[in-house]
Amino acid sequence: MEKIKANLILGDCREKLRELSDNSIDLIFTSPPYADSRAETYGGIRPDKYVEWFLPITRELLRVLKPDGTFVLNIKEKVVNGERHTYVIELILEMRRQGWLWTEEYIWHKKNSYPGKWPNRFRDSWERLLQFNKNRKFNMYQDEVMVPMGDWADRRLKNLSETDKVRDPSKVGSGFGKRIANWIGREKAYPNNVLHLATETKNKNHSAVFPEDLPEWFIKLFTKECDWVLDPFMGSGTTCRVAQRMNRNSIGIEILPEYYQLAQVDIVPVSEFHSVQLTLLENKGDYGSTKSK
Amino acid sequence: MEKIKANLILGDCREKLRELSDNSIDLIFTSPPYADSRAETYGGIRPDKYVEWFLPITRELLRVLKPDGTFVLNIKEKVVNGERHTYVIELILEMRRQGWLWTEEYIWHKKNSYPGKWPNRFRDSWERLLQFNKNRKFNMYQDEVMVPMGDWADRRLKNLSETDKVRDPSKVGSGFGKRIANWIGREKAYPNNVLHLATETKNKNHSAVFPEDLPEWFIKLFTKECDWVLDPFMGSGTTCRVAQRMNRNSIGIEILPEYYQLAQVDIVPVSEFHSVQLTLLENKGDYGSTKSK
DNA sequence: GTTCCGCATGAATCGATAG
DNA sequence: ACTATCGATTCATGCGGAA
Repeated sequence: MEKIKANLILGDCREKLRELSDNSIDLIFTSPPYADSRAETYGGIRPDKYVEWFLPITRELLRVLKPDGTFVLNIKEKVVNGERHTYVIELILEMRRQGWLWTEEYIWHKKNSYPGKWPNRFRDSWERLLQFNKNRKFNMYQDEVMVPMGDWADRRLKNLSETDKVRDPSKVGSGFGKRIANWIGREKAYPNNVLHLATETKNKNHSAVFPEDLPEWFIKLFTKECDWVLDPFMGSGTTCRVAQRMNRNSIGIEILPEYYQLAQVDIVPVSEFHSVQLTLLENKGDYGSTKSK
Repeated sequence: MEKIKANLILGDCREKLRELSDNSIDLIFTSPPYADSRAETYGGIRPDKYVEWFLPITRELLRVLKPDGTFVLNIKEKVVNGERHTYVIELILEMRRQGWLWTEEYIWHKKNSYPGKWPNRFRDSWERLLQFNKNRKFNMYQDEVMVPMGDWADRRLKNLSETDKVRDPSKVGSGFGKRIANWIGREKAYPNNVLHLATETKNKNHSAVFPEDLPEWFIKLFTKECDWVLDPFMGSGTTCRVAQRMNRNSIGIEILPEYYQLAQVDIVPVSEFHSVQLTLLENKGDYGSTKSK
């Protein structure tokens, strides 16, 4: 029986990251404060200063990540003065100069995006999940996020919200059936780089900015049990909580005491390694699903 | 009865665009040759030279677009040496320097791209649809692309009866048409910036790079009938064919004679304007029938 | 114990108003 | 002129109480 650690740190990640060892983290999954949100914290980052603010942090992250580890960054640019601001794409360019490889960009499609109507745009219902690596070879456990083939059709259908079905009858039509027919005989299917997840609106205990399924998917994909997961902007601890549930060691850094305490509520510093047969059953093929149970 | 024109031009858009008038186009919708694809054409653009190659063209596009028009660019970066190449995001930055506003980025989720993988990545199942404008004010006909609302089946009747009493009487005065508009508003919601479309083209004859639904959606959204649509990389003519079907004038430029001739097959230079009065009648019918369900 | 349904709420954005 | 604050707008989701 092994021990799984969760190291929750209160403080500014610009300082606390320095205390972490070189090449010690397998996966960094984080959602930094977007420009102009969380205004009190970190001095309320202005869009024009965002890249400058973030680069020292990514430099530290580059240092602590293992050579075969992965950094997944959840981010989206704000609208400023009627335009999408360019701080995200500038950040990508600057991070590459730091030595990061921009391996891939996943899309998180937020099925329940914020409502509203404006004369010049629709509701923003997607965010970027930028994958960065230190090397071209990195650990990727693709089979862990495969969907069991027997389930594939059912899952894909079940994952469609009622709205999707109403809006696009072809999704439940014969075309879909034909596609499924192509996969009869195969056991599993690989996912793609678009994740369909709803934002969590109603989790009273800890209101997170992303649903647990999001870190879960990337933790499955880029780590194995007992690996180390880091979230330098922990918030209420979603990433670390999921990591612990999945038997991964984790480090979370949070600057705000309120959030830090929230995270402490249900994340224990040292816990037993659960046999995971149970989790496997529960989570099998859960990519892209809503959390409805 | 008006005439709708489709002006198909054989040649290099770098030259042919010069022949178009300033401020004459309402919508530019195009999918340029991606880096390294269609290698013969345009000298086979290398990823590293892509921005440099494209910028003179976007400069001309900026010239020919009306002040309240829109440019929608369908593009996706290739994987080069294990990384997503940066030519697309560099292009955005450079186009802004030319004077373009980067208003929005839509995602085209290619919903039927079947599962697959490479050692380091999954199947790429989305592309960017970058929206650029000349001004912060531009034409946008949002009502034209509304979609059925989620669980409207449950809420509809209740909402209808309540609303009739609550709604302030002054607005009801405008009569039947107004009431229809309100009713429609209850059934339909505005879409968001993620488009779920299949890759397959309905028309087997043309192997287009995008389905007809894609230009159709943006033509509905950004133009009205008799407006002018331009595709400087016409290919087999999907954009122009859809424009013609929707009673929009169009200009298509294509450098390869084979594609040019394909486009000519079913796009006629001058065609009649089809009347669409039918739509109004259909809506009236809906008002009665939906109520009874 | 199910199913149904009311209702609060969320990484939003614009335009007007105020300092 | 430029920045900060605020109200209005809008809809998918899931919790929790009711039937």
